[in-house]
Amino acid sequence: MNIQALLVERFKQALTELSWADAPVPVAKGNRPGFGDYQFNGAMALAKKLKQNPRDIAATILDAVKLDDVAEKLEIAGPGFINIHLKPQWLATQIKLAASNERLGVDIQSKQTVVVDYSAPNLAKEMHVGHLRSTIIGDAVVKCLEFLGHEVKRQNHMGDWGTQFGMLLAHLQDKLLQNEVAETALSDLENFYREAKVRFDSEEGFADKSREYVVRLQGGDGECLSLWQNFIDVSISHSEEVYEKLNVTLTREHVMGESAYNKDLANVITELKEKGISVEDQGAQVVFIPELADKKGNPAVYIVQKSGGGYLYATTDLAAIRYRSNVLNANRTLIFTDARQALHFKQTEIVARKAGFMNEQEQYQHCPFGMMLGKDNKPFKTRTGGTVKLVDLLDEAIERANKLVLTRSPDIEPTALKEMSHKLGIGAVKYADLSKNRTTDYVFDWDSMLSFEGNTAPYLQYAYTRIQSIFTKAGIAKGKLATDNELVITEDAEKALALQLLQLTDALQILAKEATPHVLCTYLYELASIFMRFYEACPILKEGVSGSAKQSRLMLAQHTANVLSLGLDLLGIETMQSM
RNA sequence: GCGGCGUUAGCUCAGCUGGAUAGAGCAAUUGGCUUCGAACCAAUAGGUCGGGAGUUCGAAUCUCUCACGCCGCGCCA
Repeated sequence: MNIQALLVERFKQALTELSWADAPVPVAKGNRPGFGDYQFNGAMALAKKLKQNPRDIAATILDAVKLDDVAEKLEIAGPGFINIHLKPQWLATQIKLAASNERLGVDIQSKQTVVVDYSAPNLAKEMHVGHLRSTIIGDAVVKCLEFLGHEVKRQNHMGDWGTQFGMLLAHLQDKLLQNEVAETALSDLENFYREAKVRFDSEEGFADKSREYVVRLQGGDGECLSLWQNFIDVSISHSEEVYEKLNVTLTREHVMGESAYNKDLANVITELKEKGISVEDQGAQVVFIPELADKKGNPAVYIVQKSGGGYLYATTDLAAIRYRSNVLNANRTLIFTDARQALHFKQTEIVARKAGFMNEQEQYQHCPFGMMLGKDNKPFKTRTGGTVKLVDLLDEAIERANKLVLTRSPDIEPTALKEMSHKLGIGAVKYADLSKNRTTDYVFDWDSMLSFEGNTAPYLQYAYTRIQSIFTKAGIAKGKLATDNELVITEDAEKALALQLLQLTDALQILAKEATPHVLCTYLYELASIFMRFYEACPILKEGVSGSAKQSRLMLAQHTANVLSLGLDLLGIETMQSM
């Protein structure tokens, strides 16, 4: 159910009957109390075009539009707005339909195969805060797309290849020769990397040995490959631990690292050469891109093969496009990386399209995000200026939540405390990020995300548990409320809640199109606020509430809980029965 | 130099298919618990939507320009 789409459809019909079929159909949500739940704003522009009085045009449209079933009142206001007041009973009917539907009334979209490339940590090191945004924003978008009926192919484009591995493998080899177990040696990747780097910089012969390992690795040497595989396996399991802690759906099976494309890189170059797209320049293979030329006409340069014959990430990304198009049959690809790579992906798309590496109608959508800043508006770092390990950040969130829970309920059971701290802490970190516009930098601030007030995860989690307690109090088991009772809407607060509940589809559709989870966050926050207002104004279990009002309000409450639960689940945030 | 992104309340952020009086939260002030959960609600105060120009009946939203900030621009990813 999408109210706005329905209204657009009805107005389009009316405009067509009036032979204004090509006129735009601007239907917007009402922005002011008393000015309708929705408004049609097309009369003014049409009047301008036809050189007529806008209020007359509005009156004509109002006569032609068929909304008797959904609207109780249509009125012309101001210069020619048509304000639409929806029928409470129609809203009630829609709520009942949605409440008795396992998808909560959200329609399935026409199915696409969507490749989503996200998280993509570098396996040479541990995941740090820089990977947080890609991981959780990507995962929220993935879950939303799946809910809307799409076939999603998660692709974790991990950094598992490159010259740095020579040094790491040489160091690992030495450790294994000293009878250390790989898992133990690699238990702290940061330390391991640092040790290897120190040896590389200062130890006689180690740098040469490292370079030799790179050559052997690239040459497919069996011993080196198994050493590499060993390293990668351990490193991936580190990432898996973080994913699990983060409540993110990525697993080992979604790993499609850079190395997976190695065998295709030469083919990519060959094809680019054959098609005359890349040319040799200063010893390297480059693609000149006139579309991105500067004002003097100098084309942008995109290097696909180094002068020494080596490949770059551009080559790998082109190979990935071929794989996703040809093997995964992608209709659409979403890539979540930081905004600094915007130019690279723009160029990659242009080159890939010229080379025919993807179908013309295939969508290729780079979804950039801004940096995570500290409270001082500088990149988020440790006190000493180092990068913050993601596990440390998450553990701190859980620890802070733990303290907070203890101050509020000192007598809580240890197991409950542990569970709650985890859900609150992780939820707070994720929501603080997800609720902000993806594209800009954002300020990471423990105090505001864990103050648990305002637009935060705990507020939403609280709203959910508060509803659960209504049902506990009413003696109704979870999900056991009958949905075939009559639903009557009389109070303003009831109507406002019903309307908000029916706008879930809009939020999800925008999220799916723009890959912007903050739209869903805003929706859920507004829903929770509207519910709190409703609950304040409309008693449910108190003395003197009529049977029908009680049943109706319980149904609204139940559906609110279901929508909150679904929405939070799509964002990867857990709920609880009490808190 | 060229290009991308950004600049909205003291702070953190929404709003940008052009629509009526620009919204939240935090912080500030005030009111509401002999409990349907106060991690809540209600109210007050807080704005040259970076500056300027243009398009338009109408601009935070579109165009141009300037300022400031961040980022990127041939062999890192």
